[in-house]
Amino acid sequence: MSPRTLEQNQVIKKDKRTLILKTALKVFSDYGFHASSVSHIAQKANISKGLLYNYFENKEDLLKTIIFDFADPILEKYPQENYCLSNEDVEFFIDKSFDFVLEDTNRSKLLFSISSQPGVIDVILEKLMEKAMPFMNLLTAYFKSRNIKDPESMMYYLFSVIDGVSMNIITNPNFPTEKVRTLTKNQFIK
Amino acid sequence: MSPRTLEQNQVIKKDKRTLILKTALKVFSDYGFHASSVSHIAQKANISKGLLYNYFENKEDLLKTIIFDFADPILEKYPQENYCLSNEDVEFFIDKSFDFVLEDTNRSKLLFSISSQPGVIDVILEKLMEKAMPFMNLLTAYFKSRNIKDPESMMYYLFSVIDGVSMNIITNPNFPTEKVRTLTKNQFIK
Amino acid sequence: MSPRTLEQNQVIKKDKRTLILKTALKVFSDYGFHASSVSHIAQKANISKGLLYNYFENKEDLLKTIIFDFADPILEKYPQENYCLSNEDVEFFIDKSFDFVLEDTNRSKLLFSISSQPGVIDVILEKLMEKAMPFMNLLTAYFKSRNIKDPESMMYYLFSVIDGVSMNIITNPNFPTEKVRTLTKNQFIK
Amino acid sequence: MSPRTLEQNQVIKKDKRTLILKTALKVFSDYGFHASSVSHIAQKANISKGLLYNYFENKEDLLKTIIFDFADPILEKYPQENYCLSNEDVEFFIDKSFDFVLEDTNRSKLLFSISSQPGVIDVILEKLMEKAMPFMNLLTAYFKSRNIKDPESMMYYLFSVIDGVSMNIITNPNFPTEKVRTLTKNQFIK
DNA sequence: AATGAATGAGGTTTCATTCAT
DNA sequence: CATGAATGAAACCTCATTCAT
Repeated sequence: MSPRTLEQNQVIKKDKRTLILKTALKVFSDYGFHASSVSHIAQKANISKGLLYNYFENKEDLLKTIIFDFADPILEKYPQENYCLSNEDVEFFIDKSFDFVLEDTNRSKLLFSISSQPGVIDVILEKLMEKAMPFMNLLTAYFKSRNIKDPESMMYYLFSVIDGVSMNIITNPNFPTEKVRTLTKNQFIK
Repeated sequence: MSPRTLEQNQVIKKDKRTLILKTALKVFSDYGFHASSVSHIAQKANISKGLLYNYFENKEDLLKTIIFDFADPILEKYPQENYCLSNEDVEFFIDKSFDFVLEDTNRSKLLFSISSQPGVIDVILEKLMEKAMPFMNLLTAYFKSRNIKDPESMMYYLFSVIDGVSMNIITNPNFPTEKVRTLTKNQFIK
Repeated sequence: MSPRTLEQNQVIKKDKRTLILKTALKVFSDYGFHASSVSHIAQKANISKGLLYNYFENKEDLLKTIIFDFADPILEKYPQENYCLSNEDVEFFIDKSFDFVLEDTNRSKLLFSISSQPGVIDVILEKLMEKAMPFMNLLTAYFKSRNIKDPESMMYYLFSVIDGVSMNIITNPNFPTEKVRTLTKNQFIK
Repeated sequence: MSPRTLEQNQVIKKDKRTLILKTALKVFSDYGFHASSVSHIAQKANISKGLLYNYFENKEDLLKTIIFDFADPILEKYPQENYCLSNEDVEFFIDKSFDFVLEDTNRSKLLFSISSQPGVIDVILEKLMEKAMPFMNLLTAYFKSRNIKDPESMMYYLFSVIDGVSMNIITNPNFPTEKVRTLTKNQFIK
């Protein structure tokens, strides 16, 4: 009956917050942002609607937090330093991209569904772009170093391939992910 | 004083129907299906909500009609006959895919946003899949005839590339579409 | 191609009017007043909605007309003259009441459903009441002449029986109408 | 600062639920099911439309609940056991029927208006019928035991009388209910 | 006399959000 | 920190009614 200590409360807070985020991510990715109701999320998380609003301003705030909180690790996969990429770096990037989708299908789904639903969260995409930009240059340089004729287009092509493959992994349970991973590496590395 | 002739009415009906479909396509692709309200569509089309319901059973019917009415031409791009694809056929397919996105960006956007918004209209995707299936087999056969080691994976890879490229064309106004088109052809043909 | 003569037009008018009334009666009695749409009626009558509004001011007017147009014959079944009813008169009244329901089930249904749906058309019921009143007095006098203890209550009782039987005839297809008709006569006629 | 206790909430919920049911019953019986809007009910109950949907799935659910929640007591009035009805039993049944209408005029009205409004909620009527059926057999047996010539018809006749009387009690404020009650008993008992 | 495209008010229902407790 | 009853704006949809032809 004694009041909780500050630390206890902070622990509770952090746990609840994480619980809500995880639950919301699952629900959003299962039903899409618009079709997911706050009630549904609260119910699945076994908390009250009111509590959810203690942690997040509103439904959109919840979405943004999910994406940014989780987005950081994605962004980390891009090496930002200013040096010439090795074949291993590029292979690592491709692997990371495949693995992210495989390991974090829900977040991937959510990202895809949001990126095609404009208006709502352009900010998010901008930020991702911003982070990706330096790496795009590195990749272009990589292709240039390999004497590819139009290195920038090749870089865009690689990004497209990764996007398309990601989409198909998410969408199609029978997609031959590992074989396509090899094909991708064969095409773009060395 | 006399009622409109049948023809007059048919003309009116066809025009209105087209107007509604075009407007809805625009609105859906701009805001996504769920975020688009019937009121909004009616307003943009300068008609009353009620009239929209004279032409379409409900919002979902409108969406289905947009996709299928307009989808038939897409589906036609897949040659369904049972013969071995030539290089020209494959080139034609790649070109068609690129051109569809370029010429019909709105519908492409809509298709992407729907395919990532689960639950809503799985029927639609199923039907599209069904149509695409025979062509997937033809493509696999094509790669086999060229002695590609794993022709089926290569086919999936090609589809992924087209998906990814389409997405990027839609999303990124600076995407070097034509150069990537060439890259794609170089990679997959002959 | 010559214009219709006045008479031709009047014939058309009368026919159409009757057609509409008959159709509306059927639809109203099948689905209830509120659940019947003007479109539905027009469709069943094979005419346009607009034409219906040439003949009747609005949906309620249509209902009123149906009831009054058709109500007159009902009202006629009550002898209004001021004399002492014979057994035959009462038998005739009972028979008329049964027959009306049997022969004109639709109208009966409509009357019942309306009389339990207040507000709409109290006028109608008032008018029916007004017409029935003198006859109620005659019936009371009849029972009095037969030395029934409480003749007025008996009169009300008879009306209740007729109402209840009518309801059951309408509602229950297995109702033993003819047997109940006999029971009724046995009970109320000397 | 602490949330309401479970009990507090249960009390609130029960009270609100009852309030809504009572209000809806009044409105339905005053205007009929179709003519009663959810808005109207919410307004009369001094709550928001939304709240009503916290308690009931939809308008029809509300109606069903009113009838069944309240209907159970009605159905209980039919002794279901398998024995021969005594005069007292039948008298009890007649009394109960009269009393129900007198004490629960609104629900009676509603039942009548629904039973004459086809299509809407046949389920309800079916269920009521189902419950009444065994008792109908008991009544038939009762009349048979009294050597009535056509006991089944007499049973139907009794039901008709009760229906008709109920209707008149509801409809006509000057109806001599008690006198008719006596007449009914005199006719059917002993 | 006749049509049916068009309107718009109003109905049912959903759901993000608030707030008393 | 936590609850969930309550709100109300806005969504989808229906339908009586009008009106140009």
